[in-house]
Amino acid sequence: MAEETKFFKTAFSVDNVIFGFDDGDLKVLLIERGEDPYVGMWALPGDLVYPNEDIDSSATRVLKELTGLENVYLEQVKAFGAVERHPLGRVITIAYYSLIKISSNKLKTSSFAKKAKWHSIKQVETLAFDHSEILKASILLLKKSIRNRPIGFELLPPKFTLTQLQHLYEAVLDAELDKRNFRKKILSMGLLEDIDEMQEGVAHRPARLYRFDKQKYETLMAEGFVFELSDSKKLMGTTKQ
Amino acid sequence: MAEETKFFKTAFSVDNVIFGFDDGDLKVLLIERGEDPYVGMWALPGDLVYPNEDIDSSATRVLKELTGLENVYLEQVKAFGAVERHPLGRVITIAYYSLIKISSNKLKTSSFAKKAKWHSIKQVETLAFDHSEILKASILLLKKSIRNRPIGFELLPPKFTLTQLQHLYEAVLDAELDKRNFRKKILSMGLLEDIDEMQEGVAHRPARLYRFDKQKYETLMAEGFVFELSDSKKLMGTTKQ
DNA sequence: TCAAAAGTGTTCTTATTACACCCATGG
DNA sequence: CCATGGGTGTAATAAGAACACTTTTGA
Repeated sequence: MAEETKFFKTAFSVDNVIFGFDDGDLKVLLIERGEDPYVGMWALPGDLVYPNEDIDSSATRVLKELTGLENVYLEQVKAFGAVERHPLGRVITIAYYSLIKISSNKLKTSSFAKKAKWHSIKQVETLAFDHSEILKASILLLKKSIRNRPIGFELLPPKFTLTQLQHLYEAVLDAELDKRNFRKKILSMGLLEDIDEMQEGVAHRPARLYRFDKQKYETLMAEGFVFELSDSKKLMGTTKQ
Repeated sequence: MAEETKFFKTAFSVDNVIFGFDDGDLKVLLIERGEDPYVGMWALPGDLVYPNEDIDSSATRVLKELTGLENVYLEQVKAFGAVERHPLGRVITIAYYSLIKISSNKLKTSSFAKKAKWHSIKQVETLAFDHSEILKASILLLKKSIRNRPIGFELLPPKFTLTQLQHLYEAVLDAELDKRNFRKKILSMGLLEDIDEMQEGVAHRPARLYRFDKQKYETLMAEGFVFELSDSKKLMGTTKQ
């Protein structure tokens, strides 16, 4: 700690808001702090930026150290730089958010990762540092981004049903969507490939499985196609509450 | 410089993309560098962040030192932190953009400001550091923001004509808009107050003057109103090129 | 009287919304 | 045979797009 305090005079860090989707709920991966400051509280995973490391690489590294995952959707949220945001010194942090498929992920067993746990974003208590504020900003950005870019798929397994996709959107946007309108809209974009497979072992009529066609998206993009879902105030169905 | 080089081992800075609108053109305020590195090149105005200064305050200060203006629209773009972005050391910079009314602004005469000049964004050459990249990201963000928030008014004098407003949108979005559709749309939002004054001294039929009703906007916001202009791919008229 | 920009409505087309029933499976 | 979620179409409404002529002023 004494060592670190020196280092901490002025430093940059990255903090990573790692989103996952499971059990119909949007989740965020948090770490229980094992040391002061804020010992025992939950915090976003992060680290100081190494001297010879780009900030993007730093965020990628944190994610990999924690989850073992690479080639994952990762985007900068913004920098947070209030003077007193870190009690040990002047630390400006750059927040990132990433989207991962929880199912395909076993958390690593490093000491770092051992204290990690998925939290439903509905039930996150107050976090260490200014991390509550960072989380809030990240959720807002995610809500916005998911309507303008086809990133929802990053949170689902490669093969998914339309209902899974709809529930994902509902969780992120915190609103209810109309089933028929949602399907019509999303299928009309032509980005989903019906892979002619069915769900198995469910106690109801099995659903078709789809796959996101990334190549098709890139082709359409080049032609000026714009991914867009209507505003969440009036959505594609009934607004919650 | 030797002094500064020491300081520069690792530091944070802010860079401010100051937009203005004049003569039908979107402009950005740049500074000619008087010292190495990149002496003689144009750069975004910026400064190191003081040890006891929030990053937002730092951006506000840079803006004030340069233009004398306070209470101006200012928003963070994002952080730029490639390892080799600054030749003298590791400097992570936080980019901001601000919107000012050029007309109401006489640049200050500090040595800092003496080298400042408005450049049409259509004619900006390669900038110092990674500032070309920062400018590009800022313009993209501005294009997006101007469609989702009523910030265009920040670039116009308090009283303006609908044609001025339309030209502003056309300059920012880099597209042509249909006059009738634009007016219908913007007036239907109910955010413009017709102040019953007319343009004077123009060699054609004088236009009505309007004022942006900020209070009205806040009231509507609270009721769930969403400011939104349709996507620039299909806009409110004919797309350029 | 000319040039320049202001101002104004309607029709067509497309996208969004609201809404209810039958189907396939496992237990 | 029941419970569960899968799957489907249509009509009404709202929003966006296309489009041309008259008006007012100063020079």
